[in-house]
Amino acid sequence: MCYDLGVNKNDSQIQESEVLMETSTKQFRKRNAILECLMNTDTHPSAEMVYQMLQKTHPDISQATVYRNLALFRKQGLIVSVGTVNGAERFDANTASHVHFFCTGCDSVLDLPQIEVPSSIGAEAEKLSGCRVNSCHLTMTGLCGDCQTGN
Amino acid sequence: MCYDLGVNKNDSQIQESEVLMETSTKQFRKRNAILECLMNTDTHPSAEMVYQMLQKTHPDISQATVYRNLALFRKQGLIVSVGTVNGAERFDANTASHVHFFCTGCDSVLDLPQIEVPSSIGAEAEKLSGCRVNSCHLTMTGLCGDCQTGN
DNA sequence: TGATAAATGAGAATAATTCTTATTGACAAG
DNA sequence: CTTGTCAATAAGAATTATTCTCATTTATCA
Repeated sequence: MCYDLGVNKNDSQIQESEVLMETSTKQFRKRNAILECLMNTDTHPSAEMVYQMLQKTHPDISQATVYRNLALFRKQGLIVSVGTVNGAERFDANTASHVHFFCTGCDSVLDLPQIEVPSSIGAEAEKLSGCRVNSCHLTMTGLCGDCQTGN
Repeated sequence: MCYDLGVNKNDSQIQESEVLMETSTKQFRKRNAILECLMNTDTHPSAEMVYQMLQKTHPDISQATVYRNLALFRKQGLIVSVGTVNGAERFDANTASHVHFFCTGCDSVLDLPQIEVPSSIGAEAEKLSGCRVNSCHLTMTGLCGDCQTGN
């Protein structure tokens, strides 16, 4: 039995696992499956969607593990959140800055890689506002092609 | 998660109340207090924050009424959601397109009215992607002035 | 092998939001 | 004034996404 001294168990778990992640890759784990799942899709899935997608290949994975590892990956900068759709956060393993489109018809999230946001806009905002800007993210909402034609 | 796509009681309530809103303003109601609260602040509050702010002047208001009316205002286009902070949606009664800054230090949401996004970017996206674009929203994250100096 | 620590599964707990139901309040008709 | 109707509300239950707890499994390394 040990007493909680204020250091949250989960936090220390996560910090130690970051070190482990860097030094050891011998064993493949469910963790890797979760990251690969995100890297092999462009659907910007939610945690629940990742869980469902993994059911086929890893039916013994638990939701908690999906949530836990998504939080870890985000802390490590391996993935980013692109926003929330109907209360569920959506993730992207493509961490390069790009524009996202949220379809209000089918709740899909699409990349718009063709659209460019001036890269100087963050520095401009810092100068004008005094804020330290770490990231910029442009999102658009509307109807995707399918939803315009009644699918 | 499942969404009710049928016509439920609340939907019809909301639709009828839209009509009522247009024709009747005799009686001041809690509904107006909620909208005014949002119009008189630049803090982009969550539903809970609106509820707390209204406690002083309307201690008999309920959380459900705040949520209900925020959903109504959004449907009517009187307010917009600017994003989610720690799981809670944040709202803005300034519906003119402008840039927002999310401080990861204090969870505040600030306007960056000085920054402009080219207004043509939505049309450009429509041409390139085939999506119908209804709105564009640029957000930045980082540390606000206060949080940089250790407050 | 055995000790130690990390990773996980299962399910409880939490927090934001939505729903249900009975009640209230406004207004119009009698 | 009283009553009927219907929108608006309060209170709290229900739902949903997410986080936490803890016992167990798995991996690492001496």
